Amino acid sequence: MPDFLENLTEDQLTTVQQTEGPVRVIAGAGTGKTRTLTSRYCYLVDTLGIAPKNILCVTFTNRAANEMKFRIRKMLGDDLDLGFVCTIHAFCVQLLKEDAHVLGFPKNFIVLDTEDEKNMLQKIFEDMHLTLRDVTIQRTIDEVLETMKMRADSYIQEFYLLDNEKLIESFSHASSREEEIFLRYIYEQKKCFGLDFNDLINFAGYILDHYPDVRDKWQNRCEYVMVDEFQDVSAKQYGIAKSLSGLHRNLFIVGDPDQTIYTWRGSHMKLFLDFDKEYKDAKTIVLNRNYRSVPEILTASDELIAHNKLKYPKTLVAHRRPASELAVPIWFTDEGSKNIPERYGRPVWYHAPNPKDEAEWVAKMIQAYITSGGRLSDIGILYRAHYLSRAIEEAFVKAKIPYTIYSGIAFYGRREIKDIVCYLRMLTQADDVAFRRTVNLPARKIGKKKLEYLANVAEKNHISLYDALKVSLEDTEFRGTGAKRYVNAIETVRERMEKQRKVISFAMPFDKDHNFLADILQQIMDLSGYEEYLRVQGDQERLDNIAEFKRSVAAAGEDPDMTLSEFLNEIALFTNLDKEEQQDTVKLMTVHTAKGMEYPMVFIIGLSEGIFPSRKVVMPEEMDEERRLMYVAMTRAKTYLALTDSEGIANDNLFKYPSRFIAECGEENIISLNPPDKELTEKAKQFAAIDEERLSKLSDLYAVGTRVLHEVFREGTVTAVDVKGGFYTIQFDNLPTQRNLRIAAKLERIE
DNA sequence: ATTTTCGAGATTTTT
DNA sequence: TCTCGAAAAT
Repeated sequence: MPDFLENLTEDQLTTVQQTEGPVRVIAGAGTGKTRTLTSRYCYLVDTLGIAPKNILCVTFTNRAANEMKFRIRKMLGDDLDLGFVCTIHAFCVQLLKEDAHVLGFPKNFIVLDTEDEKNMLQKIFEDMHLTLRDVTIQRTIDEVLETMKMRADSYIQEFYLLDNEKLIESFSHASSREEEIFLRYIYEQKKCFGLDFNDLINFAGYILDHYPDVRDKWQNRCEYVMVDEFQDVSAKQYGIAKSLSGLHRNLFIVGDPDQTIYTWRGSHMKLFLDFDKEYKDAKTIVLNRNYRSVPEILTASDELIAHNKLKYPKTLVAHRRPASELAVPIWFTDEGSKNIPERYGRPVWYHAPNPKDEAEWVAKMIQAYITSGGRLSDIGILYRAHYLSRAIEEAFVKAKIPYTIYSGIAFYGRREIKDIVCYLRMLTQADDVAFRRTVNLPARKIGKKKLEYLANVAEKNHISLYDALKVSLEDTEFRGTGAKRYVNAIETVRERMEKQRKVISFAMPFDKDHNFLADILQQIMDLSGYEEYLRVQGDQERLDNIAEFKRSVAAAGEDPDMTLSEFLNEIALFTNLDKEEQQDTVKLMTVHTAKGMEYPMVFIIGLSEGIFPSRKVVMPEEMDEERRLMYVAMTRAKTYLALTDSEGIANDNLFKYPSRFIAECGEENIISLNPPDKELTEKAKQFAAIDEERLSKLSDLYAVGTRVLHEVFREGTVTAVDVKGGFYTIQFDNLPTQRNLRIAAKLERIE
């Protein structure tokens, strides 16, 4: 038996590996969730001989999927094709690629990311003569779409399957401005066959629900379905899992209710907790032996999470020896405090006078840790929001500590990759999204006005923006612009592609020295002037990214059968090029990103009221979620854990106080290295107490998104809660406009 | 007149 | 880093 399964009893191991039918594993932090899934997977493949293509194993992030693959390959061999070990979104893309044609969707649809969405919306606002501000005053753009798509279960039928003419017509009788934005958004999506992240799930679910043939096919294929991080699964994703496992009924779910941190994306703990109600014959295993953290850290985090109202009762049992037995007390820089050995192991709290000092302290501690023989890659720095990393970065640059930012850079920094991909897309489908992105990059003097002009031409003739530009090239508007060069670049490369395709299809042996894809890429980068533009900007990091991208293109081009559009399909999913995992650097990331990771030494920074917990918390459930988030952050630490906060980011006096979460860990469980003065401590206590009282008063309220029943207006959805004003805004299903109702109104919750 | 550039101000969390 | 508005450049 592989030694990594020592955390399971014989019985549990048997259940984990061999049970047929529904199984739920409730596994706390650090108890070996991934290992559990891996062991089942390996058993299925190795012992039972199930083909990997018949096992669907969905995880939450690409990173988790990769780690899983890595572990499985280590057990079963490198060359194993692990078909469906992936994110639910990646799976849905696969499903849609094979079967979206039943909805009249082409195989080469585009996956729109947040940035694309934003661009499209901006365009829509222009069409509607709205400024961004008009809309965002009431709600952010994201929310408009999220709530629209979440509420409108039937939007696929109603809007997507509607023909374009009818859709355009519907703009004018939309019931609200949001509705109109939504309709126009759908229209834009249809024009370029773009699906956003919501759509991937919604469409896959829709097809499985409405097309029995397709459902049968996938049900047959999915002999075993496993879902990781189930506590973060939304109702719709659950629906897909249920549907896929409908025939063989081998649904195996793993999760930890205390780590639910994605309710804002539609997940709910209840789905996980009520699994045994949905499946009466479900087996439940509870794993509570923690292999990751020292008991001191577990004690503090357990005490913290105990403050939550909704909680699955379980306490983690520490497997590791106390940290106080460790030889090196790294937190203490002055001699005096080294003489209290029994306290060494506890998490520490450093209260700094300002963010700069906070960051410098972190840097100092890291240096001390390195001096005592630690490694940079042991260290993780966690924060609530991206912008908090700035102070740390500055301190690290000064102290010459190498670091890697996880999501921040990965998210924003792959902009140049997207630019290039859009250039490539101009060669295949020339959709409007790609056009808008590339046409003025590098600057070609084609700005807002000229785009508007093109949009008009396009609208009139029912053609794409790119075709509109081609038609209008000789117009006076485009004299003195780079439009010709742009069109030329694209057309030239297209022609060459055409020729090459012919050559390839007639040529017998494939010419190894001739990498089709790499050629195309190089040509478009040269002719469009994009590469030169980057070089002139002198941005080395971007050029490096491009170089990396070129390499992956060249690798894909090794396969002679790979066409450009197929390649584009492939990379839609793998935009975050994951590599250089084991670089020796300090890792910086948000707590959300940190989920599933572990580090010997963890710093949680920016622990001030208003930041963590976020100032945006209004409702009690939201505060619970913040606390779970803090819990996730703390349980990433194996041996050393430091909490830091600072005074002084003061545009709001909210920001001055140390987070209540520090106090909630229990005074005796935390060592305070530099406690704030009495006055501040007292004020912080008061502040937290007042806020807690406010929250407890609100605990009977309905959160945004709750479905409610009213005596007169019947069913509706809460769309906003104005706590200060004391009323709800509710969209009732049978009323055209929203209503404001007093909080005292008689409402009932419905499911 | 339009596009580009530059500086100030602001930021939840992600597939 | 990103976004927005205003000044500078075409």
